[in-house]
This record gives sequence, C-alpha cells and structure tokens, in this order.
Amino acid sequence: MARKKEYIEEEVIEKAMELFWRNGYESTSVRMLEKEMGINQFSIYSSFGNKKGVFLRSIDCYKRKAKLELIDKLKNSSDGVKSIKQYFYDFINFSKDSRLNKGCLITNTVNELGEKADQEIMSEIVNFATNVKTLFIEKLELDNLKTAEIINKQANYLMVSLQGLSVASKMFNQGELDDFIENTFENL
Amino acid sequence: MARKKEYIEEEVIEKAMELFWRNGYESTSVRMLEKEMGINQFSIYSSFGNKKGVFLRSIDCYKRKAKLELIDKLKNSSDGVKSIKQYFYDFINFSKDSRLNKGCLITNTVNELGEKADQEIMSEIVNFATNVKTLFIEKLELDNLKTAEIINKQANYLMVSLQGLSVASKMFNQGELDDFIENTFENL
DNA sequence: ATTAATACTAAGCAATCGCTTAGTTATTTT
DNA sequence: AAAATAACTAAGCGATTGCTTAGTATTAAT
Repeated sequence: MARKKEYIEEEVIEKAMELFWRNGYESTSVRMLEKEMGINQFSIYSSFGNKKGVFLRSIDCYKRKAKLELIDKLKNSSDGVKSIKQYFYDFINFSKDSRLNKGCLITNTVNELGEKADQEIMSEIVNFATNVKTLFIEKLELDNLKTAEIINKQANYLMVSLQGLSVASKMFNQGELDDFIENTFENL
Repeated sequence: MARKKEYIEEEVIEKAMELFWRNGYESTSVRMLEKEMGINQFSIYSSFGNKKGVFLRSIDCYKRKAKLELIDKLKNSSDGVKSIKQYFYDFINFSKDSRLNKGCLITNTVNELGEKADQEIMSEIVNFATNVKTLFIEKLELDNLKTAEIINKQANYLMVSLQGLSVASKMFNQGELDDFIENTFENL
C-alpha cells in the first residue's frame, strides 16, 4: 500500500561489492557507495541498515558470484588434484582487474581487518574458508592412496597457498604466478 | 641556537611503525599516531612532513628491524634451502602479535593499497621484495645442481609462498601454518 | 477522493579526518 | 641581558566520515 522501490537490492549490492572488492572496507565511503550504487544514502540505510550491512550483503553477493564462476566448476570436476590446480588458475582470471588483480574479497578483508574484524563479518569469512577447504579435501580424497592425515595437511597447505596467490596477484606478474602454481602442485 | 627536541625521531617512529603494522595505513589516524608516539601533531608534522612521511620512515624502520631480526640470519647462513625454510618459521615469530599474527608490514601495505598505492610507497615495497628474492636466489644457488631457470622459478614460488604465509598467519593456527611450510619445502 | 504507508530528495547532524597556525617556552648566540 | 631561533601547547581550519531527519512524491487500500 505504498510507493515502490526504484532499484533492485541485488543489483545495487553487486555494484557495492565491486567497490569493496577494489577498495577494501574502510576505504570505501558511504558517498562512494551512493554514487556507485546509484541510489541515495537514505535508500542505502533503509535497505541495508548501515555500512556494515551493505558489506555483509556484499560478501553474500561475492560468495554467490564465486560459486557460479569458480566453485561449482571445481565441485563438478572429478580430476582430483588437477582440478584444484585449475581452480587456482581460474581464480586469477576471476579476480582480474586491470593490469593487476584485486585478489579475493574474503582474503582482502582478513588482511585488512585482521582479528579486530567484527564478529558477524568474521563468521562469514570463516564460513567461506571452511567451504573451500572442505571442497579441497573432497577432491584430494579422489586419490585413494592418501591417508586422512595427509589429506588434511595438504588441504591446509592449499588454503594458505591460495591466500598467497590472492595477495601476490596484486603485485606479481602472470609468469611469476605461474611459477608459483606449478611449484605448488609439484608434489601433491 | 634554539630549543632542543624532547624526543628522538627514531624512537617515536618505531612506535608509529608498530601502529601501522597492526592497523594498516588508512586505519591509522594522526590522532592515534599522536598518542602512540607520545608527541604533539605539530612535532609529527615538523619532523616528518605529513602522514605519508611518517609511514615512509616507518617502512624504513621496519626494514631495519627485519634485517636485524630476520634477514641477517638468513644472509649469514650457508644451509641453502634449509635456511630459507628456517626463515619462514622465523618470520612467524617475528610477526607474532597476540594469539594471531600481524603479518608483514610490506605485504599488508600491498594488500591494502594495491596498485593505487603512492609512487614513493610502492618503490619502497618493490625494493624490499627485490632484496628478499635476491637473497632467496643466493641461497638456492648453494645447491649447484640447479639451473638458473629453475632457481628463478623457485624463487618466485618462495616469494608468493611467503606472502601467503603473511596473510594466512592472521587467520590460521600454528599447526596449519606448519603444514604449509613443510609442504612448501617438500620438493625444493 | 481520502487516507495511510512507503520511497524518494536534500539538507544537515556530530565526530573525525589530515593538517595549520597563533601564542608560549626553552635554548643558544651575540 | 637582549635578540634570534626553534620546539612546544592547544585551538581550530575546511573537508569528509557514517548516519539522520524534515519535507515531498508516489503508491495502494479504503
């Protein structure tokens, strides 16, 4: 019984997510969000509560995007370790910006906020990381020669490696990143 | 022919560096620097010009600290790859904060500012990274079975791995980091 | 058509940002 | 002792931060 919204929340959140992805949390101001999302501050606050609310929805949006463009492919593969390696290469393309990359939004957030991150934000982060690790374990298990202990160690190794790739992709060129990925999977 | 400074620049910069290390560049305000350094804003600006000036001097301080507590040990070792592995373990202790770690100031800065980082800041970063890589190459060369090409690839691999360790140490526990380091050096 | 509910615009809130400046205090040279 | 120089204190600069609110426009139910 009232006026309709002139925007679709999912649409404007995707733009907010892109902005957070490129700039980080603190460096993205509400004025910047206003411009990028194309709606007034009033609308931002009435739809998402506060800046943190916009960010949490942005993380959600990132997760969905990553699932569609990245994670589902790995999930559906039966190539074992090889498919994880492909995931690493896919990630570089996924996070490509201009000449350099913008990393992984989740990794960027951990790096920026560290342990002083908000509880809700941190739990979103941990949840995402857990999902990826579980998926890695699943794929490593396809090689049935490995014990559960070795699989867990290798999954930890791959998780840290992936974070490294995320940061390094902001600074190193494709060749250096290739060297990294090739070496990473040499002994798995 | 005038009044003496009541502080030693190197001393207050070390405190500034610690603050930047824990909080990042943007999240560290001049008011916070004031309190931590124990001097007035006037003194900060008269000694270091501006916030960026404080940061550049902080990077310098970080480099000196890292050299003393970390890099010199590697430099003086003749253990080849093994000494690089030890460097990785030493780094974790070097960057230890409370329960989690604060990473590497240089890596943190790349991750926060990305390619939009100031020219001067970026050149300090690249300079530091180049030094570390050169040192890795030096140590890898002690194993005289390796070709120059392989050594360069492995050095790239180690550089990215080290960045990964820096970020991951903010989120993962010691056991997970150990898994990473052990796997990293498995095939070198 | 009137009323109620919601979405918009735009102005403005207190707080904080990086930085400056007026005024005072301490030290050295003359 | 007087003058010159520089380091201090503290107040305040304009701009920007996250967020709110008064006023208006639009929609739907009555």
